[in-house]
Amino acid sequence: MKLYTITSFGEVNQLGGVFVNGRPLPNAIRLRIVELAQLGIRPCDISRQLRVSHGCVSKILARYNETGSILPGAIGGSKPRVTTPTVVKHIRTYKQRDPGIFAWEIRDRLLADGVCDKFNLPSVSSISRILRNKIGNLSQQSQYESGKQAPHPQPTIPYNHLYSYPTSKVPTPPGMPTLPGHMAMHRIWPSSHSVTDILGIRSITEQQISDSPSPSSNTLDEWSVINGTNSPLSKAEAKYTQTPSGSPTANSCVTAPSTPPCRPPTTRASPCTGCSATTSACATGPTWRPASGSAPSPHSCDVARLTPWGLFFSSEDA
DNA sequence: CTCGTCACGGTTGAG
DNA sequence: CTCTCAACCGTGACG
Repeated sequence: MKLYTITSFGEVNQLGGVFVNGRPLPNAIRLRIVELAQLGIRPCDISRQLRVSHGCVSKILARYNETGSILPGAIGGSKPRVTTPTVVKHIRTYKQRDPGIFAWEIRDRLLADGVCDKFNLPSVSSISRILRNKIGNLSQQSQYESGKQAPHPQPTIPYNHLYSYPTSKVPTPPGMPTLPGHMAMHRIWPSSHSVTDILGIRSITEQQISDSPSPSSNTLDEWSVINGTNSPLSKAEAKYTQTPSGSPTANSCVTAPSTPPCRPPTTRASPCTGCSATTSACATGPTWRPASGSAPSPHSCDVARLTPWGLFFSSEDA
């Protein structure tokens, strides 16, 4: 039963806070959550003060403790493909040389020959699929292959098993508290909103965080400021018409100022390597390092990427 | 009362 | 261009 109400531009939770279902909280709120926690304020009090559900506060703080980042994960998209033409070509070669080769043997050879590294090595099931779909005509080995593979101890390795990324609920596998970027963050490419949020919200956070947070401060105020304008936007407009507020500065930093309990490896690639220098800010957002070593999608660096925070001008003042 | 966890309904973006 | 799918989101409820 949904107890929150739906406004023209968002929804209001039980605490009176405004949110957009399915969308991350703005970085200003996320940052404040972390900062308040570091001031010793209990999560339950943070929840009430910022009008964010305690589950969300818990989640954000847990993520921050693990990754040192306040940024949300990347939403949407697909995993980078590992079955590149080169890989397929090598698989075909292996199959030609040894028609009876096991998929897992192919996998081992791809690794041994340096065709793939441990990050972009296709799973056994992927190799099987390639053999079946793309190289099936190579010989009449398909049936033989499938029958031969059956006894293999791990015939049904998930496609994604290479990505040490158990579930969406646990950003970091247990036992990997330091979150090695090359593994745990592998699937986590830069947030689609990170840059914009960083650039657009810094001034807000500087202004608001410095202020003593009033217990009665309305979360809507946050959203309003984040929106950067007082002119109500239609939902359709507001969604992606946030005005890029101000020029980014080199020291833009969404990460909370104090040292997190667990810093991510400093060797992690910048979320926007190769992009504008202004994006080299110290936002320790989730970083996806492409297995191929190629640069992340340009979209990841899209400074102009807009966020829907204009949505949070609720006509229904909470 | 507090907090970790999970189901849910939602959004997103690559393929 | 539209669709699919699997990632993510925050909320609310439960223990």
